[in-house]
Amino acid sequence: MALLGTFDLAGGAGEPVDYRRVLASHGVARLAPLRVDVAGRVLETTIGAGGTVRTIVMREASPGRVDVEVTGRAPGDRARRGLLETARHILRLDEDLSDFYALCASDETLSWVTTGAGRLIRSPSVFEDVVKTICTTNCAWSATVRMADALVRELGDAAPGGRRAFPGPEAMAAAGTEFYREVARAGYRGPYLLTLARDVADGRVDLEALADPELPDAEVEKRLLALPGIGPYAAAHIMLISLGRYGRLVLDSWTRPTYAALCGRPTADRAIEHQFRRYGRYAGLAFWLRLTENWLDRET
DNA sequence: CGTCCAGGTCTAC
DNA sequence: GGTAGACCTGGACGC
Repeated sequence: MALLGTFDLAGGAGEPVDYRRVLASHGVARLAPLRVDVAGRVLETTIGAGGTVRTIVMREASPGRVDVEVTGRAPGDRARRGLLETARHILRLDEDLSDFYALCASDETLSWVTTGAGRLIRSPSVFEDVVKTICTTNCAWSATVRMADALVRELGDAAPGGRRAFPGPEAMAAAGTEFYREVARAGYRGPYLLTLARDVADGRVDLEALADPELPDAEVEKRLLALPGIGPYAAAHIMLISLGRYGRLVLDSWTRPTYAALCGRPTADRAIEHQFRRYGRYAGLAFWLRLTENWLDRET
């Protein structure tokens, strides 16, 4: 393992970052090839970087400082810069959440957020988060884990140390329908995943372009909904965890009852949206944080 | 053993 | 525009 570099834990405007809150930010951050150890303050993943594949380990070695280490021999300067950039991208460290924190500060149910929550881990590519989100739909979490594990194990490139990266669209497009049916056991999602991978690999669909801040949220949502297997839940989820577009609420069979338990009674979707309207473009993030406030407790 | 349903979506009315 | 049924899979239930 070679030390690539060290980050100060601070947001785009210098706002605080609670590393354990980042690691426990959402469930998809625990799918292969990512591994999180919240108590140990470690995030590990394997990424492809310009033809080479490396496992990177991001550890809060001392308060407010994250060491980034990499498996294998020390990379060259160019690869080193690329890996560090990807690490910052995954941790969303350049995002400025100070406007959001200002809104939270005057809300007694969310003022705790301002100590460094709200930064959601994202994958190196939008493609990876889109595929994983499709794997969360209409199935138990164990099935989502099984599908993601199979994709990485069977289709991902290996890094020094033996761990594998998430497969790119080309590798997923090259896998046969039998792989999705018999190995990933993706069921009816198999054709969705295969179609998506082919469209991205062939250039008919550009998912990475959705990160372009010039695109309006409505246009991004429209393009996501046009993808196979992506409906309102999945579009909102991808916009939240991958694209930093927090305006939509993720409403699904986990968030609805979780919010109902918080309120003591069920609330209609429209009413929930109304209750978070004051957060504007951060409404979805505010809702998500209300639901996950206790996620650090369950880690310890 | 059958039925239900889990971090939904698609198609057909 | 809104709603019913079908849909892969496999754990969790009730009988």
